[in-house]
Amino acid sequence: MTKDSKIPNSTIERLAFYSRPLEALLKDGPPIISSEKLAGLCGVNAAQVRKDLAYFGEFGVRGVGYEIKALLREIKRILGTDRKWTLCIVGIGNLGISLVENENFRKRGYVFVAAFDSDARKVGTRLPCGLTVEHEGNIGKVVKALEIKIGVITTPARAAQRVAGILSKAGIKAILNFAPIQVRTPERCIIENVDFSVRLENLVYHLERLYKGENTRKKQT
Amino acid sequence: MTKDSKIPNSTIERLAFYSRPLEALLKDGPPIISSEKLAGLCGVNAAQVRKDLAYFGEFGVRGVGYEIKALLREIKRILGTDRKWTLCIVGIGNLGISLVENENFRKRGYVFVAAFDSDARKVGTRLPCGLTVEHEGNIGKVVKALEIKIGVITTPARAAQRVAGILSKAGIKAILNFAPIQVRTPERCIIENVDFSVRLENLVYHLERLYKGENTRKKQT
DNA sequence: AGGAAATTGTGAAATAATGCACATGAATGG
DNA sequence: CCATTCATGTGCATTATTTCACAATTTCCT
Ligand SMILES: NC(=O)c1ccc[n+]([C@@H]2O[C@H](COP(=O)([O-])OP(=O)(O)OC[C@H]3O[C@@H](n4cnc5c(N)ncnc54)[C@H](O)[C@@H]3O)[C@@H](O)[C@H]2O)c1
Ligand SMILES: NC(=O)c1ccc[n+]([C@@H]2O[C@H](COP(=O)([O-])OP(=O)(O)OC[C@H]3O[C@@H](n4cnc5c(N)ncnc54)[C@H](O)[C@@H]3O)[C@@H](O)[C@H]2O)c1
Repeated sequence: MTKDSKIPNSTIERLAFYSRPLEALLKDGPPIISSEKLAGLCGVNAAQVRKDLAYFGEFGVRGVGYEIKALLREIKRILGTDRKWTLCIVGIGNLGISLVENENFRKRGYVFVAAFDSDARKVGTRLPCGLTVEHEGNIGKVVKALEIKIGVITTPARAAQRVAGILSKAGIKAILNFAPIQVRTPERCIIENVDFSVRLENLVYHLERLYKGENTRKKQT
Repeated sequence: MTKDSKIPNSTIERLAFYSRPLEALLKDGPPIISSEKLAGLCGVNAAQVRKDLAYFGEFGVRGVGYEIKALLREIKRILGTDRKWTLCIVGIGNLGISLVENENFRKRGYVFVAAFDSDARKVGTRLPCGLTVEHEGNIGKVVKALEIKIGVITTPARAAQRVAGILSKAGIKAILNFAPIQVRTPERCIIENVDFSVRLENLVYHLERLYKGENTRKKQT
């Protein structure tokens, strides 16, 4: 294959997924893994693993398996996580703080280089990670100056749509939105909405059915 | 229809999704909405909306549309969000705090009634929301006493799997896990893993393709 | 060297989800 | 009271995704 003949979105999701156990194995595991084993670790079908990878090239050796180190490198290259990405965040509340202070992002190459808030009391404060909170009005200037391409929104829902517009206008090309509202941007900009409540509602739905014995078993996310 | 002849999981996701704009309209909007309008607000196909709803009954009136108030009530009933759910949370770090303090959950009927941590310095402290942090060793006792069915994990990755086991053993039936690891439980227990990095990786993949003009346009999440 | 065992890559089949298009029923207005 | 308009519910075609199953390679063992 190797040609990107319509790669399913779910394949991309799974690639990120596969990389987790692979990273763990890199430290203290065998140097090679089979699609069967990897599939087992991720709770998916082995053919699925092979097909997902085959969209992008032939990374395995027949009769042998996949070399973990090389495979991980390829996956990172495909996903674009082999390089550093700079992010900005708007809305420095509880969730915002927890995101900028989170170690995992930095480890994966996602570095917050600017933080904005509209609250005068927060503007100017220095966060533990070293960033200083700037006023929301400076988004345009800072984003352009630092050439930031990804923005994270952690403002209340009512502000999210407006903030998305500002980010988009400032040149941001991708937005990760945590406010519980479906934001849209006019210009070409990729949006990913993350809504924890939706995840909980999903859980609750299946939980109710669990007791009634209806088979609504869902695949793990 | 009305019979649950294999309801797609994505239908459930979308139901939660539909409820957002509906709630907003409930306050200051018309009393009736068409599938066309609702679909527009959610960025999906109108037939999809109708089909999703039709799995559970006939909630609309031909030639008219759906009565918003009634529709919302039905969706909530379906999802199981028409009643209160009690949750417990394990791992009171930055993310844990932000979750228990979050207003939205409470508004939607998800109430945290117990918080656990293994750090002696945190145990005993009283959180702004009123909860007192208890020691992780008490999970079994407390969960059983309060008959909690849903657990949230916000511990570091290395502790997540063990915590999931403890929760499951304590009688927890559904787990929302934020640690960046795929947790599994032996007993019948529904797990939903939420990994922000996966969302970011997704975004980055599409972002890279965006410039190259390859059409990897993804539907908004 | 040659056969057995392992495991990939992939076409084809099976399964699942989406979207079209229209019959059907409700409301409106003359 | 009939015609027109509107919008639902749904059978069916279409499109997308997953899984099966097997030929193709590689390794290992004798
Ligand atoms: N905290 C959670 O666990 C959680 C969970 C799910 C969703 N969310 C959502 O994430 C968002 C943030 O949650 P939070 O708990 O951090 O809320 P928060 O109230 O603690 O923080 C929101 C911050 O945004 C700032 N802000 C408001 N309007 C702004 C604007 N126009 N420009 C810039 N900054 C602005 C506020 O000053 C505040 O600092 C909310 O929409 C919330 O619903 C949070
Ligand atoms: N903070 C974020 O924005 C964010 C984003 C994505 C993922 N996550 C993940 O969520 C988890 C928590 O993130 P955080 O930023 O709050 O981390 P944190 O280090 O601030 O908090 C972790 C808490 O868990 C407690 N803990 C450790 N082991 C425990 C155990 N066995 N039982 C009970 N409690 C235990 C610690 O004492 C600490 O209070 C991590 O796995 C992190 O990777 C966080």
